[in-house]
This record gives sequence, C-alpha cells and structure tokens, in this order.
Amino acid sequence: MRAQEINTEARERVLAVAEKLFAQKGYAAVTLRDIATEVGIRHTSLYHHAPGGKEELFIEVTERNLNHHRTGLEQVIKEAKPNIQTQLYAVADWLLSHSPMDLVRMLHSDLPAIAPAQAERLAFLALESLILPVERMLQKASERGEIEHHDLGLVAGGLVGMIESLHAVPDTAFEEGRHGIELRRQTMAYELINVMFNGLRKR
Amino acid sequence: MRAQEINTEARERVLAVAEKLFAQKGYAAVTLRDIATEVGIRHTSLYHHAPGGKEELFIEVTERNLNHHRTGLEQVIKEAKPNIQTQLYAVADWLLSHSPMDLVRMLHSDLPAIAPAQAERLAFLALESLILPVERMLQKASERGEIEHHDLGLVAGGLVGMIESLHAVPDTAFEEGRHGIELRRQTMAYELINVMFNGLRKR
DNA sequence: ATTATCTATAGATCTATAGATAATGC
DNA sequence: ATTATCTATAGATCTATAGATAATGC
Repeated sequence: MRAQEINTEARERVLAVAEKLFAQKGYAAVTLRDIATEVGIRHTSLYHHAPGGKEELFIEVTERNLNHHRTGLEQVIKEAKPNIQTQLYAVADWLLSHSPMDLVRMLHSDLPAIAPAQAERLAFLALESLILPVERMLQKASERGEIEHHDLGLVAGGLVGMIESLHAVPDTAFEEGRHGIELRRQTMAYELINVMFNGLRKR
Repeated sequence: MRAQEINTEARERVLAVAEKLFAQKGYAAVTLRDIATEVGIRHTSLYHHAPGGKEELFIEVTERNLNHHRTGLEQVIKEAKPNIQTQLYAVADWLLSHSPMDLVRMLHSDLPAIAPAQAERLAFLALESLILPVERMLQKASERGEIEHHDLGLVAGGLVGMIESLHAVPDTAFEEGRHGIELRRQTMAYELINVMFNGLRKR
C-alpha cells in the first residue's frame, strides 16, 4: 500500500488542519509551514503524508471538504421536517457551523492555480455538493406545492450565496464571544430566509 | 511633492492593474511580478510608484476600489426611478459589471495579512461602501411604503451577497461568449431580486 | 530637475528532496 | 518492516533596495 492510500491518525490530523486552513484562507494564502505549525510538526514532514506536495494536498482536502458538505447537507435536509422553511433553517445551520465555502474565491483564485483538469473536476463537485442538494430540496417543495415555480438551481445558488455571505459579518458587531456570534448569525440567516420566503414587498 | 502623492498616467496604469488583480485573486495570490507583467514593466519599477511595497499598494487600491463602488452605487441608485425593484436592478447591473467584491475572502484572508489598524479601517470602509448605500435605498423604499419592515442592514447585506455570488456561475454554463455571460448573469440577478421581492412562497 | 524605467543584487520565504533517527508492530 | 518524524539542503520565487540610464520639461 502506498503512502497516499494509507489513512492513519497522524495523516488524518494533517488533512483536517489543511482542510480547515485552505477553506478559510484559500490556496495561495496558506503555506505548508502554516499547516505544519498548526499540526505541531516540521513542514518537511508533510511530504510523508502528502507526497504530491501542496497542490495535491489542496485537491485532496478540498474534495473531502466538498463531499463532507454534500453528505452533511443531504443528511440535515432529510432529517428536517418536510417543510421548506424548516429545511432551509437546517441548511443555514449546517453552512454557518462550518468554515465558509467561498465559491467566488475558489473559482477566481484557487482553481486557476492548479492543474486545469483537476480545477474543472472540483468546480463541478462544488456545484454538486453545495447547490444541487438545496436545488433538489426546493424541487420537492415545489412538488408539494409549497413554493412558486422558478429556476430552482438559480434560487438554490442565491440562497446558499446569501447564507454564506453572513460569514463576512464582522465579529466586532457582537459582544457575546464566539458562541454568541454563531447564534447571531443563525438568527440573521433565519430572518433572511423568512424574507426570501415571504417576500420583501408590502401587500 | 513625494512620489506617493503624485498621480501621473504611468502611476494610474499601475494602480488600475493592481486594483483589478487584488480584487480578482486576493492579497496572497497576486505577486508584484504579476502586476508588473500585466502593466508591461519590471517588478522592481513598481517601487517607484508605490514606495511602501506590496502591502501599501494593496491598501491604496483596495480603498480606491471600495470608494469607487460607494460613489458608483450611490450614483446608479440616485439615477434609477424611485422604485425599489428598478433600483435593485441598477445595483445588480453595477455589481455584475465589476470584479467581484468578495467580502468573505477580504475578511478571512486578505485583511488578516496586513497591519491590524489598516485592516479595521478597510473592513469598515467595505461595509460603508457596499452595504450602506443599499441599506439607505431600502430605508427610503420603506418610508415610501414599498417594502415590509425588516432589519434593512441585514437585508442589504443578504442582497449584495446573493448578487455577488453570481460571479461564481461558471462560464461554461453558457455558449455565447463573454458578452452573453454578463447578460445571462444580469437575467439571473433580476430573477433573484424578483423572488426576494415577491417571495418564494406559494399563496 | 523630474519622472519612469532598467539592471544588479540581497535576503527572506517557500516548495521540495534525500537521508537519518526513533518508535511501534510482526 | 512500517510509520512518523527529524535535520540538512537545494532551488525557485518573492519582496525590497541601490544605483544607473534615458527621456522629458524648465
């Protein structure tokens, strides 16, 4: 078995840190030293776990991260009441409890820096993992007669983009510490979902 | 007069390229060489126009970019019919005709890499330039009785985030070339604004 | 004299490789 | 023997400085 295919605890620690840092800061802003320092090892030791170096490490953990989001979103949607508003709340909870998935940065900055074939694959996986689960959820809600007819892929993308943008809300806006921030973002997400659901227009 | 305070054509070309690249890719992903190559000079010549180096250059052009968005948004809002939907279309047109303003990337990746005092200033300027103009527009629409009462700062942030996320729509989704892409994004933005305005809910 | 470029160069940082060391498991 | 780390080191790239060169304007 080659090193690439092994999955040990030590390797898992490396991948977890790399996944978090690349998601938070992007490909160019994270150095192998950053990752190694947070893991608590020398940066040269990373090559034992990821012989392909930085690019391969980025691809592996980004793929992992996207798949994690896909299964996670599908799970929380399935477990929520079959009611579109409740399900949207569940999606918001999931997205806000993880590092922001910045699709704009990924497409304009991260992916152009790696091999084109891999970039294309990750771009496709990103849509499939973040947008499609929400789109299918909306599709079923539409079949249940809960929502109007629209381009649901577009609406799903807009909802996800809107919720993810809450990660940009500065921490200084609240004084309750980390837990309080997440709660506040959740409240904001719920309100935005309500506006999206009921409409901004006065009737 | 110091070099920093001069504003010549040659300097303007440097700033314009730096502004575009930093906005597109972020602080870490753009090297001084990238900027110089696109301008058509050697990278060492950049220090003539920006003696403070990369960090100062980033701060100057990001500030410029944000101010440009503030005045631009205020302008297109003012020139649009005093009708919230028309004004939102104008905001979408403006945002989609410029490089994406990725607030999540800016706050999580770009700003932590520069001096804290400057980072704080740019974070504040970003909200003031991208969100506040839209919030004030919504406020007036609320006074005209066009929209329901909500946290309008939140709604403004949600709308801007939703529209900006359209920059992540992959070019391969359309076959009409660059012009067609922008048209298509505009159509998508208008539809999302309509959904936001009328509500997703079936009545 | 001012402005805008260049070449030459220094020093720091980054990715990557080779090979040694130590601990664990058969 | 396998796994996980380390040290030493190479080479590339990046930011930055010093000083030369050339063109323009007074």
